Amino acid sequence: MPLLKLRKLQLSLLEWYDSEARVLPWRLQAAGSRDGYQVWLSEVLLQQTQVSRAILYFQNFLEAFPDVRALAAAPLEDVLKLWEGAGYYARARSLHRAAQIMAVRGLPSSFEAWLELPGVGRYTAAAIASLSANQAVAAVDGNVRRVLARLHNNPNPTESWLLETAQDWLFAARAGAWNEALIELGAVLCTPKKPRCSDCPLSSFCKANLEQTTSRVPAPKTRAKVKTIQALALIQFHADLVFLEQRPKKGLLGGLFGVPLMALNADAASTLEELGIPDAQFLGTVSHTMTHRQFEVVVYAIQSKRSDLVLAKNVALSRLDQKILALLQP
DNA sequence: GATGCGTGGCG
DNA sequence: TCGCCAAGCAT
Repeated sequence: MPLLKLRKLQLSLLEWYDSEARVLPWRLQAAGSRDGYQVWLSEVLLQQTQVSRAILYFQNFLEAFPDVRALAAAPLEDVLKLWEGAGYYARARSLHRAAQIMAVRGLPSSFEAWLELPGVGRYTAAAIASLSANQAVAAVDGNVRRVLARLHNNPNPTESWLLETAQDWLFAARAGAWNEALIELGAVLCTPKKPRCSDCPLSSFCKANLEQTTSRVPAPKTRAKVKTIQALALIQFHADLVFLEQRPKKGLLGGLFGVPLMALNADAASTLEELGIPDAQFLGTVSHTMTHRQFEVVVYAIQSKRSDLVLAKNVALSRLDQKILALLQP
């Protein structure tokens, strides 16, 4: 694109952003000079998470942990408890580890340095460096990908094409504002379905709009099929205490505590027979859907006098475990 | 480069 | 209803 035309496009977008951008809790300071801790926290929360939900968690975290030292000093269990229900729980563990690194070394002051922290990838590092220090590095997320793909009418943008294009187009003097403006445009107007091109400040520059291909650009990604998982949950309880085991660090709900689950290959009765607890009480069934998993869980309960029972409400639990435990007290 | 990882909103 | 989607990262 000719330089003069690119300048026009940039100013059109920045003007729109300056007047129309939403006010969000992490946007109270000017883009480019924001508090690094708050930018980092918000960006991690926003990874694959909707803005409306990130807002709640952001406010709770900021209240509980006003700065990185407070977050670093907290027990991991407290961080996970505050993260409860937000999903992708590895983010919470990375957040805590990164906070401990920063409590010692201080906050990173460049894209490259942010990139070293756990849970901070290329997008997040670029977003933080540009929004907190105005570093001239392009942040490419799903919104920017969609906006750039449509502007160029490129249905299948590769990662390298996106990075080059985004960096070429970056308005360096206001890097933070520019990145946030592209993201905002993708989130508010240039949406996956039914983009509002008539309100878009870039519509006259946009090839997909001019050629009426926005519904096909970018091409939808193929997704893995949803897998159904049949499982048996066994609640071992005494009064209002239950036994919770820690799930393997790697897999589903890794590292979280939860009700013991076992794959259900045969029928529940014979499985309980094998476990030596044929008298366990049937409580009901739980259905729970994740992006690629459909859980069907039959829930049984049995009295237990083991000494390691805990109060479930004090532990960070997944939604699946919350549903399972809800059957205990109807 | 492909997978796996949660949850809730939306049409 | 149900499939798609949301400010990605780690492996």
